[in-house]
Amino acid sequence: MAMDREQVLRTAAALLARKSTATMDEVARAAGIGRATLHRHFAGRDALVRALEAYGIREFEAALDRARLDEGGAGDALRRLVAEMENVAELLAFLVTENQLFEGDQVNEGWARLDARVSALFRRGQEQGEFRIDLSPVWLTEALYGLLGSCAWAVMDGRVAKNDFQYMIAELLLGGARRSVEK
Amino acid sequence: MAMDREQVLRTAAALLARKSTATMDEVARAAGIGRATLHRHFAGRDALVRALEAYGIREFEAALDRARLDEGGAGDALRRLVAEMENVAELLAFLVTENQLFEGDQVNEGWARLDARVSALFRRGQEQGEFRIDLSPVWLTEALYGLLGSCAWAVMDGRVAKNDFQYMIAELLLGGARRSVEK
DNA sequence: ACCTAATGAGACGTTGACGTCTCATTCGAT
DNA sequence: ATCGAATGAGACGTCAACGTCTCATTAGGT
Repeated sequence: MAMDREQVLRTAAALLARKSTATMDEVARAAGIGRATLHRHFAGRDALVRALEAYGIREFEAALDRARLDEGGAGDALRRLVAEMENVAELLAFLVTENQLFEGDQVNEGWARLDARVSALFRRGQEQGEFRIDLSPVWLTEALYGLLGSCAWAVMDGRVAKNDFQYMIAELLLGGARRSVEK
Repeated sequence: MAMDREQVLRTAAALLARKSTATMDEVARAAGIGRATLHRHFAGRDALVRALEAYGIREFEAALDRARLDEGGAGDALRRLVAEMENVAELLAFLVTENQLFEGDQVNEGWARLDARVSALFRRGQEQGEFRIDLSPVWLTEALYGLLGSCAWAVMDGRVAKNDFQYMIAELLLGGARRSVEK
C-alpha cells in the first residue's frame, strides 16, 4: 500500500526520457499507481518535474562522489565518471531538454555546482598536461553531457549496444575519432 | 503581402529550437504573421512540424553536398561538413528531440539516407586508416549529431563563443580531449 | 479482529491551445 | 484607379489534459 516515492520517480524518469510529453495519467499507469495517488504526492506536473530535477541532481552528485575525480590521472577519473553516470544518463538527457527548468528565476543552483565539479576535472587534466588546452573546460563539460545523452538515446533505439556505452563515450571524448600517431 | 514560406520556416525553427512547446500563436507572432495565416499555409501543428522536418532534411542534404565528403582526407571532409552544418544545427537539434516524428509508421526515409551518407564518411576514414576502427561509424554519426546539438545550445546560452563552433566540434570529434603524443 | 490511513477508480469543472470561420483591410497586379 | 486575392484580428466551438473531489476498498499496524 505504501507508495515507493523513489520507485515512482525512477519509472517517471524512464518514461519521460522516451516521451517527454507523456500525460500524468501515463506516468501514473507506468508506475502502477492511480492518477489520484500521483497527484497526492506531487501537487502537479510542475512539482513532478521539479522532483525529478532534484532526484537527478542528487543522483548526479552521488555519481560524482563515487567517481573520486580528484584521484589519479584525469583520463582515468573521466572514465570512472562515465561509468558511474551510465544509469543517470537518460534522466539527465530529459532534464536538460526540459527548458522549463531554466527559464524562470528559480533555477536550481545544483546545476552550477555540478558543472563546476565536472569542469574542475577537465581543468585539472589541462593543468597537469594530460588534456589539451585549446578546448575549454566548459565546452568539454557540455560535450560530455551531449555525448551521454546521444549514447543513451542510441542505446534505447538499439543503434549502440548497451555494453559499449562507457567505452564509446570515454574513448571518443578522450581520444577522438582520429587514429593516434602512437599508441 | 506575399508570405515567405521559407522565412516562416526559418523563424519557426529558431523559436522551436529554444522552446519546443511554443504555441502556434507564438510561432505566428515570431514570424510576424497572424495565426490565421499560419494555419492557411500549414494545416496544423503536425503539418508545421512535418514541413520543418522536410526543410531540415533538405538543408542537411544540401550541406552534405556542399561538403563534398568524397574528396580529400576524411578528417578534412569532416571539418567541411561541420562548417556547412553550423546553420542547420539548431533545427536538427529540435527535430531530433521531436520524437513525434519517429514513432508513427510514417518515418521520413530521408533520415536514413542522411545517416548513411555521414556513416559512409566515417567508414571511409576507417578503411583508409585515418580513423580508428574501435568506434563504429553509427556511433560516430550519433556523436556528431549530439555534439552539434550541444554546441548549438551552448552558443545560444552564451557558454561557448559562436566563432568557436566549428573548431570545438571538429577538434573534439577528431582528436578528443587528450593531448596527442605527437603533434 | 479492529481501526486508521492510504489507495484506486471515476466523476466533475477548468483551462489552454487548437482549428475553423467571418469580415474588414490591405497588398499588388493590371 | 480598380479589382481580386491574401492577410490580420478576433470570435467561436472543441477537445485533451489538468487538478479537485468523493467514495468504496484495501493494506498494515496494534
